[in-house]
Amino acid sequence: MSTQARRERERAEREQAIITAARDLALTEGWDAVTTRRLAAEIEYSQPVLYSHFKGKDAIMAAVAVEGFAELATALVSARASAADPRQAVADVAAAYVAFAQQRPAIYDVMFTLAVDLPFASQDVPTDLARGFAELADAVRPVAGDDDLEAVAETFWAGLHGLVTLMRSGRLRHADHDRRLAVLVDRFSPR
Amino acid sequence: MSTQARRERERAEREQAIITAARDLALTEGWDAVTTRRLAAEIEYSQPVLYSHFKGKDAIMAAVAVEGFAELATALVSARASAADPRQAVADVAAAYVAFAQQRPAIYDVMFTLAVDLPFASQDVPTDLARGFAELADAVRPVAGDDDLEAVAETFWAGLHGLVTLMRSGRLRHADHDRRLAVLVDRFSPR
DNA sequence: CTCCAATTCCTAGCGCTGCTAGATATAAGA
DNA sequence: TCTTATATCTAGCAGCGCTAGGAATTGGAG
Repeated sequence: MSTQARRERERAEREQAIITAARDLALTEGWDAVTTRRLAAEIEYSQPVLYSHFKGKDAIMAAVAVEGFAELATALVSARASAADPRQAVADVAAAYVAFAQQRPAIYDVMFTLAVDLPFASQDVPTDLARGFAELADAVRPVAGDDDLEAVAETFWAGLHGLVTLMRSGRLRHADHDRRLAVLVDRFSPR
Repeated sequence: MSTQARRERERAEREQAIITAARDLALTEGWDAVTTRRLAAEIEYSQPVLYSHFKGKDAIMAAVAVEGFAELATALVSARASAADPRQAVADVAAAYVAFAQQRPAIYDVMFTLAVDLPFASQDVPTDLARGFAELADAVRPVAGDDDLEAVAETFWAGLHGLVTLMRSGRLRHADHDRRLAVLVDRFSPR
């Protein structure tokens, strides 16, 4: 039965097409422009087809978020790998994190601000999220000292996340971004 | 013409009723439950009346946010005022900030996550936001050193904001919250 | 006191959203 | 070739933010 195999493959391709369409639309026009009708038009199928792949629009957004976690993790891994010394590693990882958020704001939003519950119920996310988090943790390991490494890394992460989100919502001026990032990095760098 | 004065007063009362209804509804049932139809029912007027007071739903949310900024500023002022020593001041201000966000999550959301543009165009917000921010800045002043005080304070703020939002969206476990907060406070405390 | 003008307010409706029931077309197996 | 099962679409629901146009109420002038 190779026809069945073909149909399953086509179905998987269509599912990926939905995710990609949602991602592209969100990146270019923002999540408000991502409606089920536009997604359906994009993949050249009718609306209900979306619901045979995903439980609802939230699940589609969650799937985009899952891809985002993998991307972010990869970016953090390569940032730390190419750092010259431990102190530079913290700065490079921080810069890579911020760059990811600024270059793909819609993806960052769906990963950390929108779509609260869904991704964390899935299988893939904890893996890729942990993969990215491990890079942050390894970078700040030298400075952890007596404190719990996990708590230090999470706090460092929160600092990055706060800088990114506050700046993106206009609460912090763009101009002083580098200075603030330097302050944060300094607080979590070995001397 | 005291009738005109009465009508203006009644109009102002109705405007406040709209804000209060939106705030209460958001606190008890979340912002998704705050629809123009429910707000209209709450104040016992028809929908279009809302639009004679506010440009749209976003403006109503912004008005709730404005009240929130005043509340937060007051909480931070009293937290720092009652602190025993400079080191405790940082911890107390941080605790007050987090407590505000955790006790009124819907208000915090509309202040810092939703309603991107609107509040910052108004007059009141910069005042109350600056009032709250000044408390954070004064608390971390002893630790600023060579760095720009504003940048240090903004980074400290970002750390608090990051902890609050990541925890609320389920990205950080509640259990270790105190430990993370201690790490952040320690990084911004005079020794 | 009456009439007119201005203001205030509501009814009804538009275009959009996410989502779904029921009908239709297509493909597979006997 | 006929029947059954699967895949897909058409059409529609209830809700959203928002608004045009008419009805009701109020204020001032004659």
